[in-house]
Amino acid sequence: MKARTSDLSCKAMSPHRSRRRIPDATVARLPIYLQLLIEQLENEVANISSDELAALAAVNAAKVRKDLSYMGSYGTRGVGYDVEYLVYQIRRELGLDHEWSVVIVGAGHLGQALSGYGGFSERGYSIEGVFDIDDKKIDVAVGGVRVRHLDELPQVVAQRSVSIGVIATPASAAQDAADRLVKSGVTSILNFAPVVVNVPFGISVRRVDLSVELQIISYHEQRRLTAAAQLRAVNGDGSINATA
Amino acid sequence: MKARTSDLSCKAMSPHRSRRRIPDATVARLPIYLQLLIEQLENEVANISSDELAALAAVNAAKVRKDLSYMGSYGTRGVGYDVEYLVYQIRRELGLDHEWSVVIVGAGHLGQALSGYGGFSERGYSIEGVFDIDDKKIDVAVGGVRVRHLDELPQVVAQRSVSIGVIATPASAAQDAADRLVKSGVTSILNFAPVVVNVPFGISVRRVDLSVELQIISYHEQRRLTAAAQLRAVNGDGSINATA
DNA sequence: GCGACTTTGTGAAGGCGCGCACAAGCGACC
DNA sequence: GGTCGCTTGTGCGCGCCTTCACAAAGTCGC
Ligand SMILES: NC(=O)c1ccc[n+]([C@@H]2O[C@H](COP(=O)([O-])OP(=O)(O)OC[C@H]3O[C@@H](n4cnc5c(N)ncnc54)[C@H](O)[C@@H]3O)[C@@H](O)[C@H]2O)c1
Ligand SMILES: NC(=O)c1ccc[n+]([C@@H]2O[C@H](COP(=O)([O-])OP(=O)(O)OC[C@H]3O[C@@H](n4cnc5c(N)ncnc54)[C@H](O)[C@@H]3O)[C@@H](O)[C@H]2O)c1
Repeated sequence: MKARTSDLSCKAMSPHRSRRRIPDATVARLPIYLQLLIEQLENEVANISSDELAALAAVNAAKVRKDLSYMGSYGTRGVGYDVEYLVYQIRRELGLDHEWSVVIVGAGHLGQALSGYGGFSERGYSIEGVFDIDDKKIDVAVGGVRVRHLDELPQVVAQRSVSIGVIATPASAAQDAADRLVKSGVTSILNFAPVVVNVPFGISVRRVDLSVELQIISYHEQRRLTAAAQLRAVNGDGSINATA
Repeated sequence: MKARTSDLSCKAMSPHRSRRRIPDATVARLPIYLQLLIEQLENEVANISSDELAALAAVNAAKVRKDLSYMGSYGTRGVGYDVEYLVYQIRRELGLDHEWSVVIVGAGHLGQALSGYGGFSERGYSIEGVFDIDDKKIDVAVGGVRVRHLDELPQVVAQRSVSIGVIATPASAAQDAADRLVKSGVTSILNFAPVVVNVPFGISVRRVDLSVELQIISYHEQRRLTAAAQLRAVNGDGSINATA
């Protein structure tokens, strides 16, 4: 169950620094817009219409406008949106106007790939520590970060005021990792292990399960195949009609 | 735009081998149920109620029953569901009753982690090839698979009848990778690069962007912080009330 | 300054998914 | 064989999300 902050109080907030609730679906798209807008900025595009941004993100233009309108009305009718200002606004709304400290638990294949990934620091996430229990992994530097023993977790979380923890341990150790993260003071968790972890109320967990993604794909792939088989049966035979 | 097979024809299909459309939200949960049910099987639990499964998956029990009912009615009232039969049914529905061949494009950190990951073969996915363009990476074995040059992609896809491709290249090369995958005959793509790739109609793409996940987390984290700040302002000061 | 054109912001409608609540069905026990 | 208790399967209302459509509001050219 995703923790959802109960916010009856936030209906009519102060006009500036808007704090109305943004729908989950919109929050999931804002980072994509942000990415595209930053690319536009690099190409020295100063202005963009909802139609253009929609084409880049492969979504409906009205959806783009409604998404952006949740942050306030920053567009100019007849012209479009100022890219730089939009980038600023989305950044602020997503909380990217300051750095976030992150710790990773589990220094295996995935943990190492994550800790060495440049895309995180680019976006304002600072990996403050990578932790493991296997002595063979400890003190080895991966991706510019020295692996520490898990026992040092509480200390690092407290010192660096870490609020986000990533679980990259085997499934069997994920619940333990979550418990330790929570006890250390982390309030949000990104879990890559294929298990459901239980956390106290108020702590939020996002699960990213790559096997699940593949299984969703194969469901659709299988439907495609059976649909094609049925078509063949109807048409007598013949080629599967190409990507129209 | 997610490719959605137009299926007006499938409303009243043959009674056995049900092929009605399953809602996307349900398809995304079935792999999680499957995982949990397999664990139950390992613990020699032969029967399970929707309540129990719901607790394990941290979802509503009615949702579980409705999800399962899309595959047909396989439960026994007053008793629950036969775990083994349920595993069989979900497997069949997701297309996991046979192996799926997968290729990975990009043998960097992520590509190597993925190709060595045991969880995929456990679930019936067979990595048929890992491809790169960097000569330094080619012919090196990663995770039991030898890295091949990208030019060999069409050949491998055709020979092994690969239908699923994974993109683990830098963002700048992702569109090229997608084009090559499609041209080789792959019909579904799992994209880890933080870009929107364009594909012909009929090809489906799922994007997994870890940075986006972190940004969704930090949005909620930031709301939590400002909410706490407002509370402090109201209460005069004092501790942020703990996870109730 | 005015008209034509462009693009935003949003009201309203439709669709989808969630969860309640309950009838229907099954087993167990007497 | 009947009753009782338990669990499934699902109809229904509700709320969220998407999309259409259009008035409002701005720019540009003259
Ligand atoms: N490798 C992938 O591509 C991939 C893909 C999808 C999902 N996953 C999931 O990600 C997780 C990690 O995968 P991986 O391939 O990196 O595994 P791995 O075995 O390479 O690494 C796991 C690491 O966790 C450490 N560890 C074990 N118990 C621990 C504990 N209690 N506390 C802290 N650290 C502990 C181990 O020492 C090891 O270094 C797994 O749950 C896996 O299912 C991985
Ligand atoms: N490493 C991570 O943890 C992580 C996390 C999130 C997202 N990603 C994304 O995943 C992708 C891969 O990340 P990475 O860390 O493995 O990068 P990487 O630089 O380690 O590896 C990229 C690999 O792709 C190869 N490559 C480059 N151009 C290619 C082409 N045209 N065709 C085939 N191969 C090509 C390179 O030779 C290299 O081996 C990136 O898009 C990245 O943004 C990675």
